[in-house]
Amino acid sequence: MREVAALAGVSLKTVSRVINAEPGVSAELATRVSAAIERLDYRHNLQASSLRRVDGKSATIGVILEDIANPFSSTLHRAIENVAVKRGVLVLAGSLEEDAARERELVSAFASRRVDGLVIMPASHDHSYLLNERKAGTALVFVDRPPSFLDADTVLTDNLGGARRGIQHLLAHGHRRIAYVGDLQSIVTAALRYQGYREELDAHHLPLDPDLVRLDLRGTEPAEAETTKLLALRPAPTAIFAAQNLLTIGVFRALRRLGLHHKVALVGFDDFLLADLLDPGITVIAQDPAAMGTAAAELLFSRLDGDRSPTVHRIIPTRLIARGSGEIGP
Amino acid sequence: MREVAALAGVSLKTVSRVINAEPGVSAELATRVSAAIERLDYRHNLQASSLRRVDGKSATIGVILEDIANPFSSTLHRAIENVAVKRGVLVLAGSLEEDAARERELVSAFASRRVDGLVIMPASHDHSYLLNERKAGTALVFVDRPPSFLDADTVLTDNLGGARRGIQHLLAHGHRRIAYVGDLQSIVTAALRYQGYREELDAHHLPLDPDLVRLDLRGTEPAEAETTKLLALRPAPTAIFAAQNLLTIGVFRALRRLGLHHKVALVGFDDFLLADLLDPGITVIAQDPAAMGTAAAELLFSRLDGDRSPTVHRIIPTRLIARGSGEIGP
DNA sequence: TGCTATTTTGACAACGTTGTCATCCCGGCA
DNA sequence: TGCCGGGATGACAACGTTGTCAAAATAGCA
Repeated sequence: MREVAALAGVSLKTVSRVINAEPGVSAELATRVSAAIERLDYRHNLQASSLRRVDGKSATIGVILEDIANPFSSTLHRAIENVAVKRGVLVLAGSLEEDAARERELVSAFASRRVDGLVIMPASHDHSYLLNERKAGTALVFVDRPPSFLDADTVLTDNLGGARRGIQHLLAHGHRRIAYVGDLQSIVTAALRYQGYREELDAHHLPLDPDLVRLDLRGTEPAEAETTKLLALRPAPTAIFAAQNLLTIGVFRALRRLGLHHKVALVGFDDFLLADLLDPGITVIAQDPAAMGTAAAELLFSRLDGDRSPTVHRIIPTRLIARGSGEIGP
Repeated sequence: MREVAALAGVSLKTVSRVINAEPGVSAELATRVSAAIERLDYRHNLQASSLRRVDGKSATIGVILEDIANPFSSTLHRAIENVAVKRGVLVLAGSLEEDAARERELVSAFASRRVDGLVIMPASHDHSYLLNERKAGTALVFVDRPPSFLDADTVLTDNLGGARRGIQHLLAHGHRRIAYVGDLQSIVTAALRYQGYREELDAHHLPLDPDLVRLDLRGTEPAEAETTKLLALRPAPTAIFAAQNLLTIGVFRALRRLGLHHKVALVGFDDFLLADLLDPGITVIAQDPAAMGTAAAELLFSRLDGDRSPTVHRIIPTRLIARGSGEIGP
């Protein structure tokens, strides 16, 4: 910057004014400075700038996700990026892999870099440690899962309602023995989906058969194995509700292997690519990660713009997409 | 930091020494400082730190990808993150969407934030503008696509060899009329794959039938439409090589709609989730985005560690995964 | 013309940290 | 006892920028 000022024959401050488009610089000097910037290929140092600035904004936000490579997370990430781009804000991202310690590390690493805000899909179960960040002026928005011991803006999927909708769909097609294949109950969203299952059965005065419930499964393989066992029961379930992406795929694999994919109904929670190309197409309760990301980013930026209203809790609705597997009768 | 120093009753410099684990601080003072840091919940300001430091490292790298939500890009992104995490380096990411102007914007935004290095999957066709970044000490690695007018480290898929391998596979199964469905020829990788198709036909002394070649298609729908037209030809192709992910899906959709998915052979370039669950399973030439990301990140960090050897060009091999669709005879 | 009001410009300090160098203290040795 | 060496500690400047405020230039008006 010193070189630019020297070349343009002005003071440092005037260069700073031109860069930040502050008013009160004559047109002549402004063009001279711009030319010098161009000629020297000068790059503004945002770190030094935000160090001195009174608001200390770094024009950078942090995003903490379960796994940036998983489609749900990466779609969410992209939606956040889309909102951020419009404001010239850059996005730092990190993956958690259900590791609560990593969550704190990432928050700390982001805090060191003075991000303006954080979007968090949490893995830990105590977020009181974030109070200090907030006190330091960092905006916080939780997505997909709510915070614990901390009141903060959240954007969640309608897990309970979505699960109920799925079960209701199977009930409407005449099923009475509906198995439930679910993820780790320690994950709040998984617990809510299971609650939806129970509530919907209850609303129809149907008993809950513990034999038909398989919880705490992670990934396709356990789901495939448990499904095989479920289908060996007598009487066997006539329909299966898979409460997560990979579980749905595991269940489908088992059904196909047993030649039951046109006999046993299947509804999955969370859509996945190519679900429509399978035979039968898989009926799902689709979440909307893009809408969640957009909502989270907009919430975050409205806070950064100074919105001090009470915390907001947005629920993004789910959508039932019927593709065949959920419409098989008992 | 001033407060910490005051509370611990030491100078600023001593606090700095403790934070950076510099030698020559007595154990007693070190614990006193650590306690003060803990008590005040002090956060080190990396921006100020890297401003003053002689090497100016920000412990942050930038990654520029086609679209952080697309599985290829996000797997690559994740692999880079995995390497970066081990060094306490954070990753900024941005999406290009084939927009050359956006590429320059992102580079400039990253440069303002003084990233230590950049991994780029480029969209533009002139990278001489990056010379200045490199002069400023930013390490550069290109992935998936090579730079133009700039000599820099690259990590590429073996596009030409992979395509040849796919065509060879179809030839080995007796096919002679093999259609080619390809992406924008302005994308270097797409052009190389098409070259592989021609070379392999040529190696077998087979003529190239222009009617069987459909180029510059983007996404599933154009691929589906062109496939429909291809299959209406007389004589029709007995096999189709789809040179990209989404194109493969489009081709498969068309085959299924026409009831030809067990009659016409299909080999796709680039693997995709659930390709094995379709009927028939889709035979693909799989790229290895995780290996590419890892290689790119390791290359980048070795440069940051001071490796000044000549530029490296790594080619990541592809792998043919036979799943059924490519083994259908003519 | 002489004065004030307004705009343009620049000098300087400050942001939070680290590099440099000087000072202090202690033990060891002649 | 006096001196020296070496480790611990701190004072101060500097990194690249912007906020503050004063000075200079210009415009407006009687």
